[in-house]
Amino acid sequence: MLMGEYHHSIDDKGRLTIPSKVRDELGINFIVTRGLDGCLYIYSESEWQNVIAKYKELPNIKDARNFMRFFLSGAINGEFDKQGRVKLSLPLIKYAKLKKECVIIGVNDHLEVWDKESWDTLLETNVDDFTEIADKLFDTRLNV
Amino acid sequence: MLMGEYHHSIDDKGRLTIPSKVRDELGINFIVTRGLDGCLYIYSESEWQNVIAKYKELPNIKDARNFMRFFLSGAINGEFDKQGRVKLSLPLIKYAKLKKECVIIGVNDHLEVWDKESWDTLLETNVDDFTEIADKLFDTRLNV
DNA sequence: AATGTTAAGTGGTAAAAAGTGGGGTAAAGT
DNA sequence: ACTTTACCCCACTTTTTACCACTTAACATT
Repeated sequence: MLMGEYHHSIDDKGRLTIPSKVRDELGINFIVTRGLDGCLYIYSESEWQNVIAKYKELPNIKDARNFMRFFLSGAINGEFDKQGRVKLSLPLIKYAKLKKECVIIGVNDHLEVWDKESWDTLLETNVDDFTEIADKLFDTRLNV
Repeated sequence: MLMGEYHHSIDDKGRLTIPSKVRDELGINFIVTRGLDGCLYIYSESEWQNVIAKYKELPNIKDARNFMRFFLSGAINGEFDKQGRVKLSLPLIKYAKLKKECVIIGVNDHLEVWDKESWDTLLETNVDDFTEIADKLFDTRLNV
């Protein structure tokens, strides 16, 4: 179960250190891809299979085609170097607007990589609303 | 599983380098043809068989006939030269509006070749909508 | 609490591979 | 026979990747 918040920096070559505490859960090979809301997703191979299975069920309409393009074109096969780093591709760095300071968070079945600024902004702008959001999500009376 | 985004240039002779990482998945002989939304599709021979099988199930109506014409008239048998490049035909280059900078993306069972400008436009015009699209595609509560 | 030890994170350098362009030769068509 | 097109090979350039070394942080033991 992936969780926690870690702060690491990405260097000029696009290398990002994955926190040592979560490396084992990812395995030797893992997948990095564009995520929703401006972050990157990192999946272990087995979790990735689940995601792909969902994608394959999508109908062949333009929205779905573009969605697949968006997700799969960004996907790379990640590997650790001897220091526990991944090399991120330029499109991924650009998409997530990664500068130097990154925040890596564990979210149940995947990791997310955020630019520090984006992450701070997200927290600030949402923290007050979480109570309300939770109400909406869990109140079954709204799902009529 | 084909994925990733690669940037390569097409030269005056119509030669396009296929990324070394995906060459093995294509095999020695592969098929290049017109794709949907203004790009080119590249299939390995085995995946091509699947595509053809699907086409054969289409009813014999005018739309389907034109669709077949569109796809099959552009199809060429691709081969690698020693440097890992394919020679694209003029009709294909023209259809995809390929200038110099190309983007090659892996989308599950096939590759797509985009002119860089077209690809950038596609990403820019859609990136903000993917969250919404994802909600639509996956959230069953909205599909009532 | 302080010091020594180990692990984790960061940055740089060198060797290898991949990509690009140009030139020469053969083949085909006019 | 000459022009044009395609094809193959070679060499240069750029990018990638693996390796090494230093710095910082964490931990444990005394």
